[in-house]
Amino acid sequence: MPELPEVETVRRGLAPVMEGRRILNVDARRPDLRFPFPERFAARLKDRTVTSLGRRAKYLLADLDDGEVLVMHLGMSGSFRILLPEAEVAPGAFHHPRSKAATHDHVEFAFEGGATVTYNDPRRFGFMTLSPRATLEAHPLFRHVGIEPLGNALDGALLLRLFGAKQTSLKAALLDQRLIAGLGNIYVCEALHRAKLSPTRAAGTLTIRKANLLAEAIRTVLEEAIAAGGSTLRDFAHADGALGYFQHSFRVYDREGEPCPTPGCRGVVQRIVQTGRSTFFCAQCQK
DNA sequence: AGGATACCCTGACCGC
DNA sequence: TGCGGTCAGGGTATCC
Repeated sequence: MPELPEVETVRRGLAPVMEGRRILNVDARRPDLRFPFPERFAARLKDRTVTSLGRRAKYLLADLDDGEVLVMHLGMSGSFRILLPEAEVAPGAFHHPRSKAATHDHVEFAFEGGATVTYNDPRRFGFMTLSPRATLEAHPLFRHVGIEPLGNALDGALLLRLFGAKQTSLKAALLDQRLIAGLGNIYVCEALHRAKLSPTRAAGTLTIRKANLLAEAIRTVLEEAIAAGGSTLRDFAHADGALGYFQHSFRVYDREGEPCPTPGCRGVVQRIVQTGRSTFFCAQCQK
């Protein structure tokens, strides 16, 4: 489900409920998600105040007032939903669509003031852990994480440097979180189409001109997706239950057989498999 | 180095 | 209605 724009959308939804609020109780309803919860998980969170809710790559980072960080990854199917205290006074009046899957509600955070934040994850590829903020960058999860694509650092020159003389495909290089962090299968396909670059082209063959176009395409597709509240495939919803709508703006992703949307292009979107994942592109205009 | 594959897990969808 | 196969937004390990 979540690539960078979806995680950022979730962060923006959760921040008003979590920031500055004390955690009254944490209920982890199973011993693990993808990995076991850390030692004394609930006890270490209880009575802590979330000082800020941030994001690094596809990770949510809740900084706590004791110097620890609650690190959360949504995997493929993780989501949060918020229950505000007002909703509780009218039981039955409002049923969040996702509440049907209550069997996959794995963690519940109760906050001072009455708000509840529930983590739901059918496939359990997500995970949560705790790490001291001071050593977060050295944590195995973050040690090799690459640059933020929306930071000021990303431009054509940096792409050329990251890609070097790599013979691996542009698709694989852009999915490599050690180089650029936060892109996933959808937005890589979309950025390559916008930059008119073939996903099969060797990453090390970019000219500075094409690299600049690609950097710009990455930036704009992510910014547009965030502005649209992310993409809703299957069941992605914001923490407040709203749906993202960027999926309507996909130019190639999941559009096999449709005409290429590039003005004047007579090509057809095709699907191939690269490193085990579907790639959608137009061989006519992406070179 | 990097590609292909398997795996973690559940659910949706499709053809029969 | 049921059943089996396939696929899914992520990430890691292992083998060639």
